[in-house]
Amino acid sequence: MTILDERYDATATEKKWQARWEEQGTNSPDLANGQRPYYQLMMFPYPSAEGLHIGNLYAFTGADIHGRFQRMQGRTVFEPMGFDAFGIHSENYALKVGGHPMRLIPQNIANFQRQMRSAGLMLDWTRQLATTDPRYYKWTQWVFLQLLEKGLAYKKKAAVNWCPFDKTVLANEQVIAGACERCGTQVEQRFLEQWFFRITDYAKRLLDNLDALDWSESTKASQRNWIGRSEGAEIIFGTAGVGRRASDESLTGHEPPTDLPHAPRPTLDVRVFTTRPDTIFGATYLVLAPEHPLVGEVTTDDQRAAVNAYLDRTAKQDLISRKISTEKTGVFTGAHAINPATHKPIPIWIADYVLMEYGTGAIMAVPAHDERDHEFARKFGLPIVEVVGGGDVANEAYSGDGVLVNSGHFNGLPAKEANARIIEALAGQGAAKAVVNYRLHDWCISRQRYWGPPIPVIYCDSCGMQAVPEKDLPVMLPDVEDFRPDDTGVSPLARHEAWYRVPCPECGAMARRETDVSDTFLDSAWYFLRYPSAGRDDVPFDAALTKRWLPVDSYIGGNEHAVLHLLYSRFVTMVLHDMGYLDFEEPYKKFRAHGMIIREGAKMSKTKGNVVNPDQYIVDWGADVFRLYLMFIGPYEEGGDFRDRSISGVKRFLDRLWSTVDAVRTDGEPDDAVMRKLHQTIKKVGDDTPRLGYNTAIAAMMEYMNTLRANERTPHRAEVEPMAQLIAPYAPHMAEELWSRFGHSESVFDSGWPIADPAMLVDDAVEIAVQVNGKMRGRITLGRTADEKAALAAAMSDASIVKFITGPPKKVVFVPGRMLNVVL
RNA sequence: GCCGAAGUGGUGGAAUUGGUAGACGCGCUGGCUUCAGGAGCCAGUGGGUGCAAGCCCGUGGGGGUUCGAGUCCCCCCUUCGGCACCA
Repeated sequence: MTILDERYDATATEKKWQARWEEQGTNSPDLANGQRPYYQLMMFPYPSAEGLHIGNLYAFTGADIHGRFQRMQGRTVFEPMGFDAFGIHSENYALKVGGHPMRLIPQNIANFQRQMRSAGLMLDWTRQLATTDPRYYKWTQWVFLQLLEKGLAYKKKAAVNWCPFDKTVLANEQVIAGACERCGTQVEQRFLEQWFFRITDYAKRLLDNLDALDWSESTKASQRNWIGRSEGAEIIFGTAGVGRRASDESLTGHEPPTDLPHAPRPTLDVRVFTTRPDTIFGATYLVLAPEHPLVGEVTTDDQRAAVNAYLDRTAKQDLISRKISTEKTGVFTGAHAINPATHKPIPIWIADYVLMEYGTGAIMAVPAHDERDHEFARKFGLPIVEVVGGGDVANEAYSGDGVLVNSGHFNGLPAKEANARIIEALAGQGAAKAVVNYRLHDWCISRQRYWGPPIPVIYCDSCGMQAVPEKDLPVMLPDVEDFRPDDTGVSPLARHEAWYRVPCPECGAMARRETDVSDTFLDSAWYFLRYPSAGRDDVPFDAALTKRWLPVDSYIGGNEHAVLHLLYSRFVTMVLHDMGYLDFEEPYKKFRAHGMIIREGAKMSKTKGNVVNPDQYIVDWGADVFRLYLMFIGPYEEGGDFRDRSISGVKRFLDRLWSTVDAVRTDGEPDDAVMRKLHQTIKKVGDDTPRLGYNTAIAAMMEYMNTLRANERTPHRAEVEPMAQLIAPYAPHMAEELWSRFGHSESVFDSGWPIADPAMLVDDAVEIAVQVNGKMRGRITLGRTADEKAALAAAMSDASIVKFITGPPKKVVFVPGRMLNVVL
């Protein structure tokens, strides 16, 4: 039978099926009634002016194959798409080209939609969203109000990067080696009032829940790292002076010191955090962060000038270069504190290597056992006292294991054990408690920019800060031509009085809107909740649809969002759960990170001019070939190297599939060996596809094609027809075309998945390896059920093997169907 | 420095629990077809050695466990990605 009679025309066929899918609503599931719902999410893109990047398409294709496969397993699959269109990128681009983001973004979105349609993705375009749409950001503002109501949103002064030349706030990624990326001026830090979310309240839950999530291990590791849990103790060091602790019982039996050099003030407590309480006997000085609130109080009059000079200097430095500067700096306050273990006075220093954001903003320095303290102590001539044996602390800090020395009656204890004992002893005196610290910081959501959702808050002189009432949402972002950031350090919206002057919702008096907008990460922290309800203006998300479709079954995206986006969306989900809006607290049941595509061995970049433009490849090769090639490059979770000349391999494969179907016969019986290979291929593709083993699934299909066409045979229809289904997730257009030409009227995606018959998965005869003393010496062909005896007999009758068997076998190892090893 | 991933032919990569290393594709070589081809088809293709059957060597390096190691254990080297003064 000849069912095809022309060469495969990818362009026409792809257009035809894309139009048909759209007409018949093939990709728009019935969300209210569809059985066995499966929510396949992909990270929505930022719609840049350059159009879809190959990385986007790689991500989407892999997710699409996963979704299409699930559909062929009988699930109702929802694969939505949207646009993450707010943010500094769009704003900067608009400034650069002299356009307006409100005009540019819709063009970019239209271009992205065109590109994604041409790529043959199973996207439900009836439920798309854009974060810049007031009908969307109305609910982003609603999310903010929920956090505000729950007490999880607060305002405080915080440092930002400030370029004194451009007179503008810079994002961290705009600061290159301490300088403004635009003008090269040294960046300073400035303190502005900013909105924060109390994500640190959720640190423990965000960390603990990870264990149970089905996520890429590397992603979980990044999250754990970012949250950064440390166990340790907070220890109180009383400042020297009034001897409150002088009457306390000594840990060591030493007499309290009597000769304090500076003791001018009443006792102040300095609380420090340490993960190494076992080294407290080696704490020879304290360090406060420059921003520490006690700095002013402990500084003695004779040191005040030096301290002020130091504070000035550090305040001028930007946030980035302070972190990367290698040289330690610091200044002595003139004050001393009492080490609660040794009861000796130790000097209190100020240094910017101690960060106010972490722990208590103060540390006990143990130069013998901490690299940073060691460097500092050497530079400023502070004493280094070894308290854990095993290192050479005069030369370098020793942080390894060992036994305590110079530590009073704790001497001789292993450091790990001493840790608990010392905390206990200090706790008994009220001088310490065990604590857990996280490096996670609260989430600063304020942006002193234009292109974002206004933070829905109003300041009234008499009523104070007021939330915008829900009925007044959205707070529309005004369409103004003047949105360039300026030298005031506040949002450009602060220049538009007509916009920010509003009556107080409480008393009606003239009040002022918040002029900062929120972080784009807030837009993307809840978008997956919106998709099923996209288009609804009365609720952020419909309760019944949410119950049916969430949490997300499968989320696939890049590792560049492994930390912030995933963490923030988990946090927002937890908060909405705690407030009773959601019945789950983790948004994504399964997450997989795809790899990165490089090109001809190098990272793609505009400056190198080696960026792949998907449009051109789709025109030249067709979407099916392009999809198949992308997935064949390497393991999906690892990415790989895009090489133009390799595309022809998958193109040939699809052409061969097409011409094989063209020549198929219906008379006679299918070949048994070929049918066994078919069933093995069904099994392999069906196993590999759901675990994202796309490259090996494609290889298996290629291998089967080689079998089908070997020896110039004419394949039987039964041998070929299931190939249309196997290839469908990968090459959806050609699959539909083949399937319809085989006489089916329904979409191949509603045809189910072919079933691998277990009886067909084994071959009648198997070739097994024969080893002598573990060395490969030959191969023999045996019946499937052959036992060790038969295998040995066959081996002994093979001359090329027998010549190595020079004596009686001591032992024979037989693995049925695999190998035989004769040990002499 | 810390965390994570990975080192296999000329090349991208296979090898699911230790069991025939190099599947599949690219490239290359030879042949057929063609006016021609950056097209198609057939065969070959890890290295060394040999007329050949064959033999020896081979998964970053060195040890070990095992009848048997790319796979497991120990030490070392290299590359990539992320975090980076977090006490």
